[in-house]
Amino acid sequence: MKPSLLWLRRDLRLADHPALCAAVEDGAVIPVFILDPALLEGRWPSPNRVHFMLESVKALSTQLQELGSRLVIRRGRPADVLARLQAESGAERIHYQRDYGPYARRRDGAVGGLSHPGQLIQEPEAVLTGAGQPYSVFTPYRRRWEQLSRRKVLAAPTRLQSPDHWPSSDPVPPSKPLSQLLEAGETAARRRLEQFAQDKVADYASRRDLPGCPGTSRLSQDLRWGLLSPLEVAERCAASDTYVSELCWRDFYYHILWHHPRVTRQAFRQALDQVAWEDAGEYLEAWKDGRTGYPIVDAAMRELKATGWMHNRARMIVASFLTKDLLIDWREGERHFMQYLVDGDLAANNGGWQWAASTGTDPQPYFRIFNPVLQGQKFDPEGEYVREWVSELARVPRKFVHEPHKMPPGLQEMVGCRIGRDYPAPIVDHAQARDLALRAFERALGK
DNA sequence: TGAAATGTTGGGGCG
DNA sequence: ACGCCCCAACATTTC
Repeated sequence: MKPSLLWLRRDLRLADHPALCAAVEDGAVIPVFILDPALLEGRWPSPNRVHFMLESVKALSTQLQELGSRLVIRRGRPADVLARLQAESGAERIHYQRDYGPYARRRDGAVGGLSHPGQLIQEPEAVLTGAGQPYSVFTPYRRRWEQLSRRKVLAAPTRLQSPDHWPSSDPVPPSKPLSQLLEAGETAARRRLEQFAQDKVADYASRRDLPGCPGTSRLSQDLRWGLLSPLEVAERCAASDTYVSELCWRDFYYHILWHHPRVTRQAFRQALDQVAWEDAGEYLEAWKDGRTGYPIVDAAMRELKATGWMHNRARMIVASFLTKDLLIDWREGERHFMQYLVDGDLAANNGGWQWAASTGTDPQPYFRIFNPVLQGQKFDPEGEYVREWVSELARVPRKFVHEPHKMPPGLQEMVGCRIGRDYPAPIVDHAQARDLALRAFERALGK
């Protein structure tokens, strides 16, 4: 009997995996992972994501061996690699989990094969208005999304049937991350899911916005790499509407990307591609390095480099700061995030950046500009987050921790934080920058 | 899933 | 006691 190929990409798990279950039903299965140079060295290169992915591939390979199977690893163009594997093994069918970005659509179109759900809770074709059109505003989208029925969560198979002959496998190449990452692989991800669902989901709504608190799910990289199925996560965490809403945002941005692939290059609201962004110079570097003189911004940017992850509230704050205070093109921020984020995902990252830049789907008015000092005082009232990541500010009292440049000189001396030497003065004045941003957006909109 | 500016109200100090 | 001013607290409007 002919085996079928199970082409694994960003679905590095066994639980709730429709493509895997379909392949198992077919008979013998050859699981394949392809090292695709177009992804490894393409538009969004990232040592952090490559490392996390390869570690997850190794973990999956071990899991498959425990089920009496293997993972075949090959490097090359997916269409070529799969055609060769079909010729070598006599496999006919190729099963994989559907993917939604422009490159993935071209790649999968060239391969043919059978696509299965699993990356999203709802497919783009399922969430449409009464007139059969895709939504472009989140709130009505979510209302519809909630009403829809869902497929059943699938158990992990207990055994995989092997082919008569195993095709050869390339070794997993060495990789080195830029940051200190969480443990990869499905087992570690499920541990995180259990911890969140048992201990943290009840307080999610009240704690998720505090970057100094471990109140978020910390599952973003697991959803990004398909170590967890979002459907299973949603059912496990159904007690929190707020968290389910975040998963809905995730579906929403994938659907936007599917229906409007041009957002990877252009503003969703096209008039806002006329904003006269500043040239990305020294200010962009200061933002990336976390030396803007705004503690909450700097803490977040340093957290990103150190861990390959950033708290969601902090992502909004630094994105508002880059696009509104520095008036730098959101695409520069998008690229920097994609370089470091272990959960970096085209759909969610692009959606988030366009939201923050006010160029995106939601009717976020362009004049909604975060004040980094107020955001810090509101969401990091004790300054714990700031002190964790900006050690220069460790001894600055609470009153000044989000505006250390307002410390009197004597106090600066006393706490060992002299502004301009130990920690920078603000690189722009927020009130002035806000005015400039408002005018730049007004001009783009012809007002 | 803002923030600043402006308007309104009400209590208290004070002439 | 009364009117005036100040200002905090809150609401509304504007960017």
